[in-house]
Amino acid sequence: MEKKDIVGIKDVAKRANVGLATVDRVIHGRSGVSKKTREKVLKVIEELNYKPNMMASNLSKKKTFVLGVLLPNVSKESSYWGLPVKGVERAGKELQHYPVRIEKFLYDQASVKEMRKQILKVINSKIDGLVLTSKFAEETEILLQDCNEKNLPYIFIDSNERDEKAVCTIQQSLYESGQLAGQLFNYCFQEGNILVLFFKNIMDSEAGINKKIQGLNDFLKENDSLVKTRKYVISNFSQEQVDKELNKIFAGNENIKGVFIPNSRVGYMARYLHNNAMDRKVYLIGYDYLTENNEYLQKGAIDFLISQRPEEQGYKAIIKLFEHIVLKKNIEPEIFIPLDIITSKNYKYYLNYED
Amino acid sequence: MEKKDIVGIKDVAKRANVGLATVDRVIHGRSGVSKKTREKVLKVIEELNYKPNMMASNLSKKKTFVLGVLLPNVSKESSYWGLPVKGVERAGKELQHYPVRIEKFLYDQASVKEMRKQILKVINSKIDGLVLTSKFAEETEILLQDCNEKNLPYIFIDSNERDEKAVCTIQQSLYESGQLAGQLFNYCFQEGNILVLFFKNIMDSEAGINKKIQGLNDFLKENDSLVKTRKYVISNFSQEQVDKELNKIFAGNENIKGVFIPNSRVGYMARYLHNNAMDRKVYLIGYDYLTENNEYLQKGAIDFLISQRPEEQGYKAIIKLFEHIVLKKNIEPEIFIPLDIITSKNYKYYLNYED
DNA sequence: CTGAAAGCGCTTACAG
DNA sequence: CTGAAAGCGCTTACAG
Repeated sequence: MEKKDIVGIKDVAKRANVGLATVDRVIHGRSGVSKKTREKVLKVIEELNYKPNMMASNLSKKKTFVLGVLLPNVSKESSYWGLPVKGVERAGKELQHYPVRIEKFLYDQASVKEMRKQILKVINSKIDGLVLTSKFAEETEILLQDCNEKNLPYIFIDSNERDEKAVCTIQQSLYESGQLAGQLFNYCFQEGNILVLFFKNIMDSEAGINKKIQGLNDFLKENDSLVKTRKYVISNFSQEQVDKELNKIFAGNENIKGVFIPNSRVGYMARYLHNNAMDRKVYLIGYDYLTENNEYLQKGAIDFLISQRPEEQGYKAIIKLFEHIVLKKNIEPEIFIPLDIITSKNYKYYLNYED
Repeated sequence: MEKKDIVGIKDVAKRANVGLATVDRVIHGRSGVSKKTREKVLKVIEELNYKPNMMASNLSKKKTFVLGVLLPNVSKESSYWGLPVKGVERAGKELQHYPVRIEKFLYDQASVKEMRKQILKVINSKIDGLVLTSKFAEETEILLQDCNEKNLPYIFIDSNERDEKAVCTIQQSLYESGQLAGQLFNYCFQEGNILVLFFKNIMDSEAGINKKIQGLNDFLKENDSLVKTRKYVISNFSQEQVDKELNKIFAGNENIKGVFIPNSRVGYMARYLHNNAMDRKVYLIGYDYLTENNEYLQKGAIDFLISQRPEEQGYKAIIKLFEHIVLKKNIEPEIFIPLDIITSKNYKYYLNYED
């Protein structure tokens, strides 16, 4: 009964008085059709409101699409990047019935050399689309130029700026996440100091971090808070070294009521707070529910984590790339990831939550 | 190249020395196959690790599955139920390339009569699966019994208890959401009283609400808080009547520092707080980012909303029912929705966020 | 520039 | 109880 309602390529062909192959050529914008025929077919498609059936299309298609993934690996300092990769894998599993395959190019965040090697591998591979993160600006330029020349679609995750040529940018509002941190601190205390601690890796860009800090400062200003912030950068990643620096900082600053870690390396601070008895409650806010952070969230050393949903970012990037390439769907150019607030009382539902 | 790796029904048929139709019968457990043949085919399927191709299956299938949805409608008191229905529609749109159709049976929460009418309609319809909410326990019994007799799969959303026979139960931990509210209050103030206000409709069950309140009380107790709670039930839904009752309550209770609304009807309280100047900050926590709640969240009358992700619950219910019926996937029996904490600084990313 | 035909993997009458 | 054949809507060589 509903059969008659659904118009297929056959109906279009009949009405336009052409063969199936010609309709197919027009639909996919392939060459080898006279202008006149193309227009006729296009008109009929319009009239009949023809919509291609992707199930049939994929079934008959021989090609299996390859989606490339260029991302950092899990590192000793942070398990963060394991999560987007997990999301990528989950998406891959979900798409197993489709003609797609995922090819991963992972690199150690600490090694620029290895990263360059992976970039070259991507350039020389025959992928149909790419997922990457924009964290390492300079080195990516050449890759992006290559993508644009080859007309290769790509999607950013964990991005902090828009790229007009990307299919889509998956990001979180950094400024507003800073504002949110400010609001949460403001519920906890109304005077004193907030220590802002940036654990900086070689490849970390400071621009994004500063947007978060700006958000925090602006919130305090807008709300006439008496609380002041003070920023420090720490680039030595051994806990002993961190402890030493923190001892100095805390010795000099009598009234630290809160600590804001603008990335996911909250663990260093949490360990410090947990191991060094303070004479007052120090509120700690940072990012992401990584394994190492969860422990201290439960122990009460971390009060709030703002989640960047890393797993979901990886998952979504693949799904969107797939929809763009295989299903030819329209993709919204910017996807903003919600700013989840995680505490010891709700973290468990974010851990293995998969949409 | 990969073609050879993928085993299809044809490979199974050849190896088992039977026809395609027979393999098909075995795969779907249909009758008309001798025990011996069935076993032989099953063995080959095992050996070859055959996995059916759902794209092909759906393409050749004539039947279009009908997914029934029995849910409350938006009402004057609350726009809550508009959101699950929106989620249902979003899922429907996403599944438009599949042989599924959604049939909605919506009822007014205020009218038991109308609800019964819709239940009867469901019973007499020829649907292939059902999404419903368990809010109205007694009246549903007969419907569920009918489903079980007909072997009709169903999924609950917004549920507060497990049903062994349901394909899946989508829910939020009520107890822990109460705990979370307690934790948030505890960051804001450490002494005084919390007013717990239950705006109760005819069809609302009090059991779920009490679990939330229990969670709140337990949190305070476990943390040796000096804060006490006091519960009131309000069943008259006009703002004037509510205001009158609140005037009485606030006149009698000198030290109310916080108000907890254990459902999404936070608007009444927010309007009261917004229109009646208080001599101190009164922290307000409730549920869900409905249009009417957002306004007061932004105005600062509501501090925290715990989201039950109503849109996502509707969406997910349809997707899971679809996966169960059409793709024959295994569905996890319990899906716990995360306890999102929403403030004026992050609400906007939850508004139109669709996974 | 164009179309008839075979095929993607599965399902569904139909005939035995 | 069993199997050959047609068909789901689209794509892809191939021949003209």
